Amino acid sequence: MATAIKNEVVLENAMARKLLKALSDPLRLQIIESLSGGERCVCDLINEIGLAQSKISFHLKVLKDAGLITDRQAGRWVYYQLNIDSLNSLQNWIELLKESSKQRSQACK
Amino acid sequence: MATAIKNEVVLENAMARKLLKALSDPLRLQIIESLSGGERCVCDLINEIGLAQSKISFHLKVLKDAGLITDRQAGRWVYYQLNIDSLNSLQNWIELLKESSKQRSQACK
DNA sequence: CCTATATATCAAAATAAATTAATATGAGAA
DNA sequence: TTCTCATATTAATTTATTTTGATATATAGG
Repeated sequence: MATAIKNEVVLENAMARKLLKALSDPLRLQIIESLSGGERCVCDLINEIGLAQSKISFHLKVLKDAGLITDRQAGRWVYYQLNIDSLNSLQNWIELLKESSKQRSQACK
Repeated sequence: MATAIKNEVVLENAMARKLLKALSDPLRLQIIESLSGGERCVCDLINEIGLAQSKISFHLKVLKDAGLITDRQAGRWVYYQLNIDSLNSLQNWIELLKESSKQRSQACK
C-alpha cells in the first residue's frame, strides 16, 4: 500500500499548465467531480450537469487533451473516466515546486 | 518533521480554481519559479524575466489574489514571496479529489 | 437501406483575459 | 517642497476562450 508503484511521470511545465488550466474551469471541474464518482457516458453527464451537449463535448475534449480523462467507446456511447495518474503527476509537480523553494530556505538558515 | 503542523486549509472549489488558473499562465509560472528561489522585489522580476513593468505588476496581482504569493513593502520596494501554504492546500485539494474517486473503486471491487 | 440516437465538430457570436502605453501614487532623496 | 524612482492602476486594444446553434459522423435497430 505505502510502497505501491505509482504510474507517475515528471510533468513538464507546459503539460502541467495544461492540466491546471483544464481543471480551473467551473464546468470542467463539475465534470471531473462527476467522473470521480465513476465512469460516465456523455449522456449521463448531460443529464447530471444539465447543459448543452456540444458544451459538454467541448469541455470533455479539453479535459482529454490535458490527460485528465480517458475515453472508451461502446456501441453508440462513449464512456469517460477520470485518470488518477494525471492527478498524481500534478501533485508531484507541485511537490517539486515546493522542494525547490524549501532548498533555498534551508540554505539561508 | 513528519508530524509538523501544516497550515493547510480545505480549499473550496472556487478558491482552488483561482489557484489553478493563476498557476496555468506561462508568465505567472515564471514568476512563481523565480520566487521559489527566494523573495524578490518587482524590479528583480522585471530584470530576471525581462518584461514590461505593468505586465509583471498585473500578473503579481493575479497571483496575490489567488493567495499564491504575499508581499511586503520596504521603502520604495515591494518584495514578493511564494506562499507555500497555498501549494500545500492545492495538493490537499487534489488529494480529496483522488480520494473521492478511490472510495468508489473500492466499493465496486 | 432508412431511421433514430449518441456524440463530435464547426463557424459565428459572446465573453473573458492579457497586453500596451499612459498616467497615478507614494516613498525617499535633494 | 520638489524631484526621482519603484510600483500600481487604468483605459483601450488585442488575443484567447467559451458558448451557441447547426450540421456531420457513426452505430444500432428496424
